[in-house]
Amino acid sequence: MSEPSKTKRPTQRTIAAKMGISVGAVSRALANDPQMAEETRALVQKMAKELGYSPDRAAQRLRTGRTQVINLILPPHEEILGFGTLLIRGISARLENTGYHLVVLPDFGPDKSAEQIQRVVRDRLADGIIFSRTTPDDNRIKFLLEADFPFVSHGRSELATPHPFVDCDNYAFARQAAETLIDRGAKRLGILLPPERFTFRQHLLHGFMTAVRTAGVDYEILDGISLDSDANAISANIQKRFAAPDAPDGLVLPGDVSGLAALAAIQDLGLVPGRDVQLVVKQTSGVFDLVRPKIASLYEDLSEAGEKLADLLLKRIAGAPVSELQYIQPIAGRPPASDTLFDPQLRAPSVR
Amino acid sequence: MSEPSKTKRPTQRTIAAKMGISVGAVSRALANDPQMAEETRALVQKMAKELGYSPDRAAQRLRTGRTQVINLILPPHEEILGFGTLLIRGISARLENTGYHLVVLPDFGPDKSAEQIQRVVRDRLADGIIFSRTTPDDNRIKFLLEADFPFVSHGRSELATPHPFVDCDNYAFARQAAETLIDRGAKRLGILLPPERFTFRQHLLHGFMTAVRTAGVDYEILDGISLDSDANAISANIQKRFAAPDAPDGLVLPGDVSGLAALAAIQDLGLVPGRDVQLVVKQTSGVFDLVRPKIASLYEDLSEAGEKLADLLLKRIAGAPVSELQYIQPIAGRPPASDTLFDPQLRAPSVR
DNA sequence: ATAAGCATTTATAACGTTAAAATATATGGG
DNA sequence: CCCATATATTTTAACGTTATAAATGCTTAT
Repeated sequence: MSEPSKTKRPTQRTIAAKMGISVGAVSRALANDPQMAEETRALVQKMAKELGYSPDRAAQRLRTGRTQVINLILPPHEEILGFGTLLIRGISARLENTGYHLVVLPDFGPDKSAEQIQRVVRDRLADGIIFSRTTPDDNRIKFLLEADFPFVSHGRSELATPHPFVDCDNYAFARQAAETLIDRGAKRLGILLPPERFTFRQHLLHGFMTAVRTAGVDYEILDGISLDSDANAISANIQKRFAAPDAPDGLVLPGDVSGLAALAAIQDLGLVPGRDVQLVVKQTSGVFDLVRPKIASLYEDLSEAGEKLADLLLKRIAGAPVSELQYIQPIAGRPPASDTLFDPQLRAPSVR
Repeated sequence: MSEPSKTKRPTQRTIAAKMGISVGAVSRALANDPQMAEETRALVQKMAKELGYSPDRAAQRLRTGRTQVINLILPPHEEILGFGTLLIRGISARLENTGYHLVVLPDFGPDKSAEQIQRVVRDRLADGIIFSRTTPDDNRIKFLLEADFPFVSHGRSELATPHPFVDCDNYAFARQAAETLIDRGAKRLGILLPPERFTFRQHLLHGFMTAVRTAGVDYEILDGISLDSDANAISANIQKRFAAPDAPDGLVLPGDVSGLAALAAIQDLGLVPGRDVQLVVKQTSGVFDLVRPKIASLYEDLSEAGEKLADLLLKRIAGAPVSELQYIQPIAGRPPASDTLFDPQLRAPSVR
């Protein structure tokens, strides 16, 4: 039983003993309770820093009921392209130095996801929840509103009660995309939409239809596939469509994967993108800057979305009114500034 | 003070009271302590299920010191293509139903990352750690070994003390890739490598050199860029290289982004991939199945890597010897079976 | 001088769990 | 019939924190 080096980590008791005051006093001093003499507070805080004290999360949590945890329900959607990572990065960035931790829960389908949320609320597993793939009549949102549990959804619902959300301006995207196609001379536009149940399907459709109706061009909604379909299914479907008469000469593709799949399909048919068919994609990743031929694209900045989601959630937890907690993110024409990389040798040319 | 509906969640005390036994008995019955009468155990467990009891994590953690948390240090690397997501998905899948939660910590550079790990160990923020971007002399590994704290690294070190890891067989990849290029008639091979400090650079180089030496062909290591370089930097560098004399006619590209960047560069030069230059990439995402012209590719299954990482970590926490906790993941020729999607309407053709 | 008032601090209890020690009950041997 | 030995359960204490009530000391007004 010789554990000489294992200096056990300091607690409030350690500080209290060292200073000859009570544990309660330490607790309040650290909490900056104005009831406490300014001097004592400073002294305790100094000592705490000296000893490298950090509060025990478990004890705090047990006592106060606050978990200091934010839950992210990670969408199951197999976006080939780092959907999750970017969002997570954004959330983490905002959570940095707040004392909050990000716990990722995988989402195994809509029903399972609801269950999980109930567990989180019931067992107080977190102080707030972030999730995506929102539907107009989202059960999760209804449940969370009812339970008065802090959350921010990525995407809007259409419930009567307003709720906090961050959503990309899909209306603007679809409209701009369609207008771009029309400008380039397309006579019959096609659009690929998300599955019926998602709210943003309506937004996309609305934006698309606005542009189409204004210009008076033909249009169609790609049938038999959705944004969630497997890439191969999308490719196959599009190939089939373009082999049939009256194929569109302009496509709106609101996702990286579907964009790639469509592009591949068109190329495989021997058609020339930009001549035979125009494409506009919504990308979150920057792939289309690296794919040839170059395709018109608009950006959804998921990293910023993540930051915003976390930001609004923290504000919600702090008690801000819902009216201040709704954010529609503008679509960007250019990619967000790329993240810092960690290859200093290459970044800063060696001086030697 | 009327909170009629808010049935507070049941604790062991609730169960104990209801059954007329002591709290301690409940605790041990739930833990399936063989000291406890079989009958009591069954009864308690039944009652617990009936009441919907679930243990308070904070209390357990405070009492036992076990956090039931796994930390993932999320690499800062701006892989455009879902590095993080796939890994996270794999880890989550393995952690499902184990009672462990996954907490994601962003990594803001190598030094910061070491700090974070120290905090985790010192403040017992988790029961185990997973991280990547391993170096031969990795300080984090040295520290964790020293502290005897459970971890699994993604990638190997070259330390004398063996440690748990999951690593992709980069030697095999580079060798197979180079051999493929040689088979296709390439006379001068180029390879893009990760920054010097990473262990897997050596593995890639070794595999590459083995193939090159055996075949006796020319080779070069792309200079001035690394796998971590910005996509634009890679494109620019490769364009410059191919404008100069004795350019390679075969390239090994061990990453999705670099593969795309190289492909774009070559196409922008007016060269024809597959005729003027052969490429073999290592992809983690499946993008290259959707990019034209088709490029030879090998797969690294990050989702499986994540599962394996979590699996080994759990075993390590349970006390398994290190010798059983090292896994070199074979490179795959075909993409891993794609994940389940959640668009049932499209998956199972409607019966109506 | 005494009581009331205020500022500061301490003491107590509790959050829900579990590990260890103590107790009660039953079983078997002498 | 009593002691020893299992077996099953209860009691006690603690993990580190914080909210509340109680106590202390000190000033000020009466």
